[in-house]
Amino acid sequence: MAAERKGGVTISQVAKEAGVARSSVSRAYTRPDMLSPETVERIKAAAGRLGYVPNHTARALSTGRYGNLALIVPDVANPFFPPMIRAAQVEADRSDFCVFLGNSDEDPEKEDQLLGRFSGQVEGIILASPRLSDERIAAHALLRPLVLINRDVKGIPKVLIDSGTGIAEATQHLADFGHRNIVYVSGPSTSWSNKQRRAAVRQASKKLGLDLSFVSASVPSFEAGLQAVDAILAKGATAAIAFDDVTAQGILAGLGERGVSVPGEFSVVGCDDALGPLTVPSLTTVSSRSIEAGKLAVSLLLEVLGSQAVRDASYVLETHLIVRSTTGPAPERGQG
Amino acid sequence: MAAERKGGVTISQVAKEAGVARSSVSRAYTRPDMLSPETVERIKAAAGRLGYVPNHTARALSTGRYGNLALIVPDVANPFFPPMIRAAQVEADRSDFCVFLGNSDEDPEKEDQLLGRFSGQVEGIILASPRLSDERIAAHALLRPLVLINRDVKGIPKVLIDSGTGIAEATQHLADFGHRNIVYVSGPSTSWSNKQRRAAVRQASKKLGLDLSFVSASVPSFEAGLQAVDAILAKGATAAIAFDDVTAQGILAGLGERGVSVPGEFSVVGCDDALGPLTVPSLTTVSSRSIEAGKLAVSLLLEVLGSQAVRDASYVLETHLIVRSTTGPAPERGQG
DNA sequence: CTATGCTGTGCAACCGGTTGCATGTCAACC
DNA sequence: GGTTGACATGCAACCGGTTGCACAGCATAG
Repeated sequence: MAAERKGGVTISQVAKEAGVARSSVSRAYTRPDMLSPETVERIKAAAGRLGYVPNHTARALSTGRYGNLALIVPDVANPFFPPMIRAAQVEADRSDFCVFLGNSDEDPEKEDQLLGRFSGQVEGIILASPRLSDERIAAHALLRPLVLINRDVKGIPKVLIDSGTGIAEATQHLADFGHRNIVYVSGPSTSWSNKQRRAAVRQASKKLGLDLSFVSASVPSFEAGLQAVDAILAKGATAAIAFDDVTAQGILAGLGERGVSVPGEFSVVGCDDALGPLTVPSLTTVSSRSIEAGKLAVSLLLEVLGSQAVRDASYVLETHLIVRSTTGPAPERGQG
Repeated sequence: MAAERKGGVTISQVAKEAGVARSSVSRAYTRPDMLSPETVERIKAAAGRLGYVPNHTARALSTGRYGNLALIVPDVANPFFPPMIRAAQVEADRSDFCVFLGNSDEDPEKEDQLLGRFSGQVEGIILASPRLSDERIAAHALLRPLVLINRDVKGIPKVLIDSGTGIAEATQHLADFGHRNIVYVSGPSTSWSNKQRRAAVRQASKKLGLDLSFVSASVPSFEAGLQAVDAILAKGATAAIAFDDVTAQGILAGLGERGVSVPGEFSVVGCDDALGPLTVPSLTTVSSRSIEAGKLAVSLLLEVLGSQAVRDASYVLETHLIVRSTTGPAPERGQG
């Protein structure tokens, strides 16, 4: 039991112990079919005696196969991401990959930094809802296999959650309830999802003849939603569709503070189904499919790594409205 | 702009471009003081021109300093952890460390596996709320610097969130409201936090002369809380303290289904303040300080790495009751 | 004018594996 | 019985950096 050596046992030590060359020790692990069974046996025995464990890092250096991948998200604590992270994690695990997690704090520069720091030790990177410019993303994609989630850059494999379908359903839902004047509370201007949702609500409103205004909550957070309430009410709307559930919760809290009842006097729709039915009243929202997105992104990345051919693959996940308890008939009041 | 090279730019290419030796390029980054300012300048310029980024893995191999650490949690998607993960992430970032994230799925064996997989490429590991046995933890701690969060194993540095103080306050709070019969809905049996909370509620109940019973929700989840409701009501209690906020939300939902009003007929206290004031009615809970714990664990780990001396350091973070809207006076009814 | 001491840079070994190629051995084949 | 080829193993270069040591150039001291 010589495992007490500080720095770990190396193949050289095992080679000496077993009376073979270093290369044979290496092969005993990577290509045992190349060696005679007895030699393999002898080497493994020696390795066991010394407590040898192959060095992941050294192996990575010479093979270029790191067995690692990185996942970069804007905000780990935003409830939209944890289920996605978890799914990615689990999927990577199934192929013996380790996952680096990066948190960009919604900051493009930090995202760029993280990309650089990771790129030396991973085989591929998944960028979720990046805030970075298309050019920078394309530049990084040249260096390493890259898969995007919720961002559409030409030539780069991606998984898109199409919240447009769900948002359209939500708009229809509000129209059915008799709402004529609604507000979209938008998220980060650099967010692909935000652009998509904004476009979807605009298009649906136009088609349905609704009166639509915009209020901006540049960072999606509870506070931002809270602070948007005055602006929302000033528009004279009777319903709001929020960029995401966290913002929606902030709006609900703000409405509560001002004594506006939901859904009696005002209806609210979130997006991403990040909180599930946890809240009371439970939030009407658009499904997110973030779990599938995380899982899919990893398997897509691994596929790209397997076949050199970097196919420009796109997966699109459609979403739907989940009706819960924060939407109801428009209040009776004169409306022009 | 020669960055189109596939495999990344190496120190040799930069050396040639700048007309110096490889070692000088290396030193330009690691010990610029050893070189003349002009040489450093020239090298950095060449590096910039080529788009050179130092290879983390190669560096790690020759220095033994990996610049990575691993954080293993039982469930990324449990809202208690994301803020902690984020804080750890940010703190590690400040020292140029990359973070591996592991998700054990509440499974001790998976935890063991992850520990093994990471250990070859990180300098240290943080284990949050581990489900692993003391022996295995101690064994891993011999191989790599290890810091624990919410687990107390002798001789290993740790950060403990003492929810006992907050739980005691919660019990007192319920007693003040006239509750005489309460339930503690417990979490995973292998969880240190659960043991601690259980002990705290028991001790406080005894001191206050309350009637206490236990209901078990072995995995902390919304569903587990939901399913615990019948058992809770069967005990004839008028208030429950749940292992965590997610479980508490499940209990609230279950009570709602059964037409039991909160806090009118029943009071509920959560633990961890994982949801903040987001919910309606907002949950009375115990503060968690998970952000500080994450940050502290990383700085503690880095400190251990810095000084070889593996001090048996313990940080204890006290918690307090946060009174919101799910607790109120005990309902008027005969009680013995 | 030589001895002494810096300073700035290059050489080459090393970290711990992997892998293409060469070599040696032995059995099968013509 | 000599040639052929398959098989098992070793040699040495390589992955991309780091670092101890040698050495050249120059200024200062004696």
